[in-house]
Amino acid sequence: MTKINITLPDNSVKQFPKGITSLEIAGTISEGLARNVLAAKVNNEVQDATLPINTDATLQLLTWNDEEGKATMWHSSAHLMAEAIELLYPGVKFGIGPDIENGFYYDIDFMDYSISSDDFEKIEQKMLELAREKQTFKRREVSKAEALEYFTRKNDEYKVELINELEDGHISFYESGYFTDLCRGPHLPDTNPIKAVKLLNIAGAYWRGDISRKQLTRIYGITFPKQKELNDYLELLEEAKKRDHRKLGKELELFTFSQRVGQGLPLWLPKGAILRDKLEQFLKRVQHKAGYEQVISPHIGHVDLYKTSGHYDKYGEDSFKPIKTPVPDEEFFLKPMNCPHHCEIYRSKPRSYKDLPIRLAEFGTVYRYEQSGELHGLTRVRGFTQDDAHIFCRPNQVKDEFKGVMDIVMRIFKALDFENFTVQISLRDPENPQKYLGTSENWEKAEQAIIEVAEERGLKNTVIKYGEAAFYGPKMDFMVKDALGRSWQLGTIQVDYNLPERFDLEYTGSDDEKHRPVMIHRAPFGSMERFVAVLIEHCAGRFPLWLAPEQVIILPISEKYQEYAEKVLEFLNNSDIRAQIDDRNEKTGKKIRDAELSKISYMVIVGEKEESSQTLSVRKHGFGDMGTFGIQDFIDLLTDEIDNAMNQ
RNA sequence: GCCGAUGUAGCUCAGUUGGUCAGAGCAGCUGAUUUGUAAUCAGCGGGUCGGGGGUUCGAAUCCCUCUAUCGGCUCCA
Repeated sequence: MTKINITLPDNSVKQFPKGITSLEIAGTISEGLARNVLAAKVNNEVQDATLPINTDATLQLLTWNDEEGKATMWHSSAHLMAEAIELLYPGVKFGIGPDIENGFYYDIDFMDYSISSDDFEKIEQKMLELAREKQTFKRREVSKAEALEYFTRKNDEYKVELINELEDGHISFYESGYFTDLCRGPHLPDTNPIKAVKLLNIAGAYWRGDISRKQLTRIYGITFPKQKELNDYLELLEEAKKRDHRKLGKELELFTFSQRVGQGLPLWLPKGAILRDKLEQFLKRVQHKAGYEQVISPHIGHVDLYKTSGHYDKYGEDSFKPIKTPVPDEEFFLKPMNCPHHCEIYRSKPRSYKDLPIRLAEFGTVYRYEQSGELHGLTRVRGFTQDDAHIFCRPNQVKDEFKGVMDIVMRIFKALDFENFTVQISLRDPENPQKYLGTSENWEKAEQAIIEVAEERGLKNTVIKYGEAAFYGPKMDFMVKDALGRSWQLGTIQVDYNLPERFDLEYTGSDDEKHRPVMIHRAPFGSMERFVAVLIEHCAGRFPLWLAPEQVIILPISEKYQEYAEKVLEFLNNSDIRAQIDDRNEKTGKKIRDAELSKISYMVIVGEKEESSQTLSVRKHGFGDMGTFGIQDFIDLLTDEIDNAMNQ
C-alpha cells in the first residue's frame, strides 16, 4: 500500500496510507478529536474532513475553536436551514446562502408563501430534528450540463443563473438529507455538531444585490455545538443592545428626534451639546497646532456652485430640492459638502507657492437627503456637522500633508481609546469608470499617492476596496464598529485632483508660472453625529472625565449642609469643573443611586463631618467610595485626570 | 426607496378570542420626613391608545392608508 507523509501543525510527520481522510487521521490521534473535527486545512486549503488525501501534505484539523471551523459549521447550517425550509415550504427557490461573521443567511424566494419571524420556531425545530439525523454532507463533482439540468428541472432560476457563470469542470453539488445544493463547500462531515439553532432576523435582499432585480427573503441565523454557547451569545447580544447609542442617548439626555422637526434631523440636548463642544474644542486645538485656519461658510450656496463642483449632476435629483427666491429661476441648495465653499475661499485672492499648503477648517453642517430606510440614530442622518478641512497644496506636498492628517486621526483615536479600527483604501470601480469625475491620469496619481502613504506608514488592518471611492477622488477611510458589530466610516482622507480643476484653482510657482494645487479633503471624526454615536457605544455612556457632560454631583446629606455644598460648588466651578448640587429632599442612598444611573463621573457627599473639617467624601462612578479629600486635593485630582486624557 | 416587524402617559411596559381596558412601575407635582454611600412614606395630576379613513350596536384590539421607529437590502458627496 502506498504511504503518504502528513505534516501536522506541531511539525511532526506521520505516515498514513494513501487515500486516508482527515477525519480518519483525527481518529488515530484521539476519538474526542475525531468527534470535534468540522473541516480540515490540507496544504493550507480548507476542505471537507471526509475527503481523501492522496499526496504528502500538511494537515490542520479544524474544530469549533478555529475561525474556519466555525465558518464551515455555519455554512453547513445554511444548508440545513434550506433543507428544513424546503421541507416546510415545498417549491421555494434558493439564491445564495453563505456563512458570515456571526452565523449565516440564506436568500430564498418564498413564492406565494408569506413568512415572518413568527415562523422561525417551526423552522428551528425542523432544523434540529434534521440535525439529529446526523445527515452526512456528500460532495459530488458534476458537469455543467448535469448541474443545469438538475436546477432547471427544479425550476430554480437563481441557481441556473449562478451555474451559467461557472466553468465546466469546477462545479460541485452537496447532498445532505433531502437537500441538494450547488456549492463549492467545504462542509461538515455530518449535521451532528449542530446542537443549538437560532434564527435571528428576516429581511428583504435584492437578488445579487441589484435593486432592479427581485427581492428575495433573507433569513439570518446562527448555530452552536452547545446550547450554553447559544445562550451566552444571545446574552452578549442583549448586553450589546444596552450600549446602543439610541438607547443611551435617550437615557442620558444627549440628543433626541422630533417627528415635527423632521426625520433624520437630530436635536442635541444640553448634555449632548457639552460633549460635542468638548470634542470640537479638542480638535480645534490639535488643528491649530498643525497649521490649520478656521473658516466659516453659509449653509446654502447658489446652484451654480454645485454645478461647478459636479455635485449637482451627481446628486441633484436625490437631494433636498433647491430653495427658490423671489427672483425667477434663482435657486440655492442646502449645502451637501463644504468643499465648494472652501474652493471659493481659496480663490478669494491670488496664491503663491510660498502660501501653500493652505489648510482651511470648518465644523460645517451639511444636509443630504438620505433614503428614509437608511436613517439610523445619529450614525446616519440628514443634517450633520463634518469636522471638515481642505488642504490646498503643491503636488510634491501631497504625501507629507496626507501623513500629517493621518497623525491627527491617530491622535484622536488614541485620545479616545479607539483601538479596533480598520483602514479602508477606497478606490475606483474599474468596471464603472463613468461613475467618476476627472481624468484617468489624475485618478491614478491620487490612488497611487494613497497607496504609497499607506505602505510607508506600515498601517495594519488595511483593506483595499474597489468601487468605494468618492466620485471626485479616492479615499482612506477609518472604519469602526458599533456595539452590534455594524461597521461605520468615521475619519476620512481624500486626495482630489479634480475639484481644483473644476474651480480653476491656481497658485504662482517659483517659475512665475500658474500651477494647479492638489486638494486633500479630510475629516478625522467624520461627522460629529456619527462620531458621538460610536463614542457612546464604545464607552457605554461612561465618558472619560474631560468629555463627561456632568463631571461632579454634590450630594448634601440634608438641607442643613446646603450652604457648604454651595461653597464647594463655587470652588469646582471656578476650576472649570462641571458640577451641580442634588438638593432634592431625598435620602443619600437615593441620590447616589440616581447619580450612578446617570453615569456622573464623581459624587461628592457633604454632611456634618465634611463641613466641620472642610473636606469632601468622594465616590467615583462604577467604583465606589474613595474616601475623604480636601477640596483643593479633589480639584487637583480631577484636573490632572482631564489634562492627562487630553494630552496623551 | 424596497422587504418584514413595531408604535398604549415624559420613560419602561401590562392590556386574553372587539364588550367598565384605558392600567402598573419609574419620572412629575403636593405634603410629611432632615436623611451618611445604589430606591423614605402618603396623596394628586397626566394618555385624541402614532395620524386619517373604514367594518361593527360597540375598536387600543379587525381592515385600508399615511407617518415614525426597529431589523436587513440598496444607497452613502
